[in-house]
Amino acid sequence: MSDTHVRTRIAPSPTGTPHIGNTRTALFDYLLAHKYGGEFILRIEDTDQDRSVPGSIEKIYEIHHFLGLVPDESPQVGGPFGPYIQTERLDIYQKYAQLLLDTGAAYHCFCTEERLKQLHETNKFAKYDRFCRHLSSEEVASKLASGAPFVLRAKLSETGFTVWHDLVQGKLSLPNTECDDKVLMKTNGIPTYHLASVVDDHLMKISHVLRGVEWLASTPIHLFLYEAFGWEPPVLAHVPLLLGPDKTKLSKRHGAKSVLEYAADGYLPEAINNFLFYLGFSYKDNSDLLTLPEMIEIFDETKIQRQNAIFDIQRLNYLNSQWIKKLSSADLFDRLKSFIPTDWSPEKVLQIIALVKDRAFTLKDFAPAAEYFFSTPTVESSAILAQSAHSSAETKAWFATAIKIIEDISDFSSTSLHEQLSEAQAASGFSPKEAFMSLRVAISGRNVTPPLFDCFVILGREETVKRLQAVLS
RNA sequence: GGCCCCGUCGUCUAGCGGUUAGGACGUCAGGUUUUCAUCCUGAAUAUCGCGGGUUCGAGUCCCGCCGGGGUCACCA
Repeated sequence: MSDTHVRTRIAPSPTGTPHIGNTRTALFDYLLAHKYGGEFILRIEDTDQDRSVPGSIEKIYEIHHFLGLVPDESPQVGGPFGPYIQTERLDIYQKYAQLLLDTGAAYHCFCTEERLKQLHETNKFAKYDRFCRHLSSEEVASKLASGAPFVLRAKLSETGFTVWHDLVQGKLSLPNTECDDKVLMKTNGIPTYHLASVVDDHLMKISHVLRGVEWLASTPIHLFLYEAFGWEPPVLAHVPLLLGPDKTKLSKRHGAKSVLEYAADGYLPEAINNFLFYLGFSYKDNSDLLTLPEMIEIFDETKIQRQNAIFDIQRLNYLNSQWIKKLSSADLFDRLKSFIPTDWSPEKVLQIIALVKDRAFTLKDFAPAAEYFFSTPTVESSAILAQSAHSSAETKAWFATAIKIIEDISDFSSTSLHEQLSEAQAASGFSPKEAFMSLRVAISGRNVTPPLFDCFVILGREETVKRLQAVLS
């Protein structure tokens, strides 16, 4: 295995925006390829035109771009084994389907939809009864000549076991009797997943097929095809699923979001990658902040957990808050652009970022925490008075003292303000909490803000005084 | 239902026959702080799903059971 050139692929179908569970598989595929210096390929499996949702492909590109899981080959950037969209490869599948027919690995099936439906009416778990498998060549020829619609089915072995070594699941063995003679080529001449993916994986020289465990049960069909073609099958790795908080498979119905939605909710790509990495994988205490290159270094495909992992938003929140703290204010400013009003001055925003980043969990937390710097809050005098047991007159006197200091102070800095206002507060008869909370409410209209004097500085001397004067006038 | 996979704190996990079963997130308490958050310290939370074996000794090996998940389309 060490001497094979590693090529992995993520092969989404454009039936909507992939949810975050699918993206975790993509991350693992990306890491596996890069760990061995190979290529990571993105292939679009759009063989089911009925379920195709316009715009899905663009969303898939967006996800990869956002997370930095950039494919080395894809419909977008091309590559030596294209096209990378299956509906553009239809003639290729035709050719290989014919090969299967020629070697007797596949057969024509003329069963109607109604007959198949009937089969399932008696038993909803019924397999295809292989009715057409035993048609004589004359019967097939005459049906074909009559123009009857048909599909191509795999002529699977009716005995024995399919055995293989799975990189994450270990040694696996499935009885062949459990497998169906699956449809390979549909009536409309378009292949199903089974045929298309096997042909493409081989033609695109995919060395490792790392995909979700939901594919485990159909692996015997894929292995059957490799053998029928006389091809060396790729290394297989089936990774566990992501479960919702209710321990059932993550799905749209359970509110499973796509990475794009998390991005819109203010989560950083670094945090999402990190979070996904730790779900089903272990490194130290699973809380180190890791970059993609670091993850590539650490990743070990043989150490992926076999259990399904439950999606826990609190861990994502933690990782996100840590990444936000780690980022420079300038970097954060760039990422904040779509989360704050465009008319806010960059200089001021930068100053505010430095104060707010330690208390933010997502990028969405910035705007609400900063808006009172840009618009004058409406503050009732009763709200000020509620901060202390002092009378209106006493509070006014304290404000007058504070305003005077702010107006006169030569060094309008947080430390100087702190020094002088604390001194005045001590002589005022107000407790620190009473004194400063009332000022806080006066300038911001709220009782939770970053450190008060830092807020004064950002507001500026003039605006601070203006707001303090306004409330008790 | 058949087949297959999985089963350590609420969550992600460490553990690879002998440990007081460890860490992180979360939770709670205390400290820091004029507020909130950050940060620091501490605490609680797992009879290792259950029951049998094997062994001097089992979370670690074997069997059964139970529980959870996946799959059984002309969907991927």
